[in-house]
Amino acid sequence: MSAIAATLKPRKAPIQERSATTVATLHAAAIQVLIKDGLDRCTTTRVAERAGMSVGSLYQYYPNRDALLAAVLEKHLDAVADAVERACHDLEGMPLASLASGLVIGFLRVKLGDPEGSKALYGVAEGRGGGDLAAKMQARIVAAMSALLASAPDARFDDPVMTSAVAFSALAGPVRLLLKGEAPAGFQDDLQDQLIRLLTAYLQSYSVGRGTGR
Amino acid sequence: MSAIAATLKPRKAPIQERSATTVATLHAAAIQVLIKDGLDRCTTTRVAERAGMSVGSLYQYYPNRDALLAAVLEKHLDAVADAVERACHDLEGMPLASLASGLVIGFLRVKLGDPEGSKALYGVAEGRGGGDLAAKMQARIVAAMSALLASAPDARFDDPVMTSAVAFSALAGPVRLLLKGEAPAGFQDDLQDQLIRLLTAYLQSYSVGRGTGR
DNA sequence: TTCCAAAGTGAAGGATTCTTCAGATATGCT
DNA sequence: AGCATATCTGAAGAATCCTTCACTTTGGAA
Repeated sequence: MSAIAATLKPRKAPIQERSATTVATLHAAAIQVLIKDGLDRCTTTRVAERAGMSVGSLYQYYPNRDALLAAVLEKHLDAVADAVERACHDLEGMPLASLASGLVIGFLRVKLGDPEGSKALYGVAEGRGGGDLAAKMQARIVAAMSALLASAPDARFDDPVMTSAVAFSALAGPVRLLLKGEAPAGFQDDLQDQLIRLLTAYLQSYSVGRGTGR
Repeated sequence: MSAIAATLKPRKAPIQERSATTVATLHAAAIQVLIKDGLDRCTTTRVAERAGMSVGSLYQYYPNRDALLAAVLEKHLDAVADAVERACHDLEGMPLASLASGLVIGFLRVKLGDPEGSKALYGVAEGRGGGDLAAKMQARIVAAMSALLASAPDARFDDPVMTSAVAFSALAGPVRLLLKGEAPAGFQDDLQDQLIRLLTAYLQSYSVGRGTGR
């Protein structure tokens, strides 16, 4: 837990129901402002205004702007990690090709479900503790994928953690490209097929009966 | 050219030699501040101070802070694009396996040459026109790689642009992971081998004599 | 050596943003 | 109804930061 972690944690937990609503509204507003005005202009006042409340309410739950943004980011990253973990669970024991397509489909669904929100959060993940949260998500996903790979009946991975980390980040790259709008025309149309092909090919290089690949 | 592009361009070009030095010093200082203090605290005054000059000098060449950061980022992205283009040129006509390792090695060399600088610039690439610059670099690289793939003797790519975009961003993902320090222990040691394996497998899925793979 | 343009200086105005806190309201229990 | 507590409000102080510009210094051509 880094030194700044303490100052990034929520200030107090909602007790009554209306405060839970307030926090939820705050999160939604933060994302909306992030999308419409960008990270720089995602100010504490603007978020409160968008949420239809006063700044004071915001500071009742978060000690500062970054804590709010961190909370929003964490929620998103947790959703992603949950989705991948679930996919890993469902794919247990299946052959490589199935793992690849299942993972890609699951990942794309959760990431492309709210494209604008996903895009807006990339910026948040850059600074102020976003790295720690991203690392945490990474760790969860790598752990789940490692276990999955180890259970594959038709392959043997000498370093499942390494393979998982490379595999997942290799999927994340193109998705980021798409979300950020830096991709060529028609990128989205074939993305899923291409990622499945990519992951399948990578994983199958570890197929039994194909040598260690080295 | 977006609306803000004009305000992000340098203000005036260096004429005398000492001004060229000033600009170079400014760039170096910006990167140092970026590394040591982070994007938020990479302020116009701090950069000038680090560069050993007054703020006024900075504003002589850049209309605002973002223009300076954009210039620094652009230089880095151009270097990356140059490196990949050069690699593509040198690999012309070679078999798939050679292309894969050549591209990976070239990309890693330029990106990992100055790890701290590369890392610091990720944040800059997020906001203020960084996307446009990244897109430009992407376009250059995809163009070069597409031509290279089309020239491969042992494969037939039905959509070289798509394949190149996926391939490059798939390499960029793990590299970002490493640079951001969110990777598992020992990640760096095997990264090159793993990326070569990844890219080779992906490209070879288009090998002649292996079907179109759809 | 003389002189003009290039380059550099840095204090200060203008504009935001963050965050606090004393007071006003709302809620739910007795 | 009455009370204790949970929430909410929003003006204002404190802290930065951005950017300008009138002035000084340096470079080099005539």
